[in-house]
Amino acid sequence: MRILVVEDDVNLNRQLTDTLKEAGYVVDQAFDGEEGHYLGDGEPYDAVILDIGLPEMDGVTVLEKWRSAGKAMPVLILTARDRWSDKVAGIDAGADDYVTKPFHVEEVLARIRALIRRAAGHATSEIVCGPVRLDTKGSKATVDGVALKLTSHEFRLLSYLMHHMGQVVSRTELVEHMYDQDFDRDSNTIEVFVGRLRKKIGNDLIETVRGLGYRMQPPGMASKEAKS
Amino acid sequence: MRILVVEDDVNLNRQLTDTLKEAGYVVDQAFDGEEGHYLGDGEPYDAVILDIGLPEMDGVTVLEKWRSAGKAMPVLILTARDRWSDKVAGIDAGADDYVTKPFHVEEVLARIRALIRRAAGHATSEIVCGPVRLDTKGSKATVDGVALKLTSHEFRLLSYLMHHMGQVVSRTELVEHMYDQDFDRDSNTIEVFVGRLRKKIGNDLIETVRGLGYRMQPPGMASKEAKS
DNA sequence: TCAGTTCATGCGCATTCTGGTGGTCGAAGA
DNA sequence: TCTTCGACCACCAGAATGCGCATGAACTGA
Repeated sequence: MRILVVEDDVNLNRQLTDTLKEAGYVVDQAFDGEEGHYLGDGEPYDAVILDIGLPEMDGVTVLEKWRSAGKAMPVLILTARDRWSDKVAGIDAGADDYVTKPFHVEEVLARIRALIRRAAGHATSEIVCGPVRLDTKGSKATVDGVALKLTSHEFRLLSYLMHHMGQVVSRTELVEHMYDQDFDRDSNTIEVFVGRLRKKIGNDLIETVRGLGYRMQPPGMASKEAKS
Repeated sequence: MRILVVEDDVNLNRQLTDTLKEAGYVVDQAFDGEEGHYLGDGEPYDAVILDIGLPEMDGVTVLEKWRSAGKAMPVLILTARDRWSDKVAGIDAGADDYVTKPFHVEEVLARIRALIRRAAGHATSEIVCGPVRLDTKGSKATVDGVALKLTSHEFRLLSYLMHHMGQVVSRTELVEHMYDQDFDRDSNTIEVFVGRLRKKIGNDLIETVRGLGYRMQPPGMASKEAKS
């Protein structure tokens, strides 16, 4: 984990840096707005501690520049206690958190930990199988980057297969997970949907295991048995 | 966006609630820890304002119970100025933010806005989707730069959809976040509002995903039928 | 009254289901 | 090894279902 500290007060900067390093982080330092902006723009940080009152370039400006350039790393801003409007400005500029001076260093540490933990939670929930990508959060799927148009049952089927990649999934298992309770087991709906899915994502991905069910696997990893 | 306020001071609670409602949020109130815990456990909130000093059940305890039950909504805690150890305890219990009493209500509002948009993964106070811009700070929206005239429910709908851009949002989810507690789920109100919104912002932006719900996306990213 | 919201109705059509037909696979016997 | 047979599976196309939308009337609170 790499952290940037932008703070013009040399003592405070060192104090923060030392504490963070002690906690196991890698830390870069900047002592004015311009330097801070340059570093934050070019290097990949997991979090930034940014003082609002800075020489050369104001903290809020730095933050705005980062955000409008698409930088999304979590930023913790430091403000003076009596400048509560600074906080509001900072937050609206895209700060993820703030601490008012004077502060306890442990508190900053706790908040940085929280920020990093939270940022990790935003990792997109995607499952990939060969050319197929499933975005479980957005209920979307793509093949070779092209968005697929799937009906809700088709999507549920694909989703279940991809969540159990490499495993053989029986028809009854699929039925039970795609439908609520009572469903006429003597129908070939599953086969129909498998057929439709194959038509959309390509035939190679869903393998049928005769007598048992279906298995989804990236092509190339297909079971190469009895090829002799 | 639906918010829970847990605060035993009746005046403060009402003050917060009024301000939030004015800003367009749906607000539920609780006046002690037990009631707060019960509501937060059962209803889906987009954010919670939680006082630490509460009768019946301590704020930190409430928060811990929620977190260990898997509730992940952003929580803003209110602490007394001189009790900085409370803050650390609250943060360690899983609070996303804190404000010390006494505070400016605007500050709480700004932080709630920040929490909600951050939970949705947005860095700035403005969310853009194609020609539509949502200004979470001013509770306004524009299409191609022209201000939209939206009723409060229309705005809430648009806001929720834009905060969850790219994701499929179900009808029940929308109902739960646009209304407080009791609402007849068996009606087509949501569909009516979606229809009205589409009329105002254009048909292309809100895609309906049959059987699942609605998804807001910039045009051009719309799903294209895969060639069979 | 009027703007905003909710409810009820009917239509159009995407989606899903069904039954039938023909194809494929694999085991067993010659 | 080749053939045969039964079980299993893929595909098709028509039928049925029920979802989503538009519309307008009823309702409600400023």
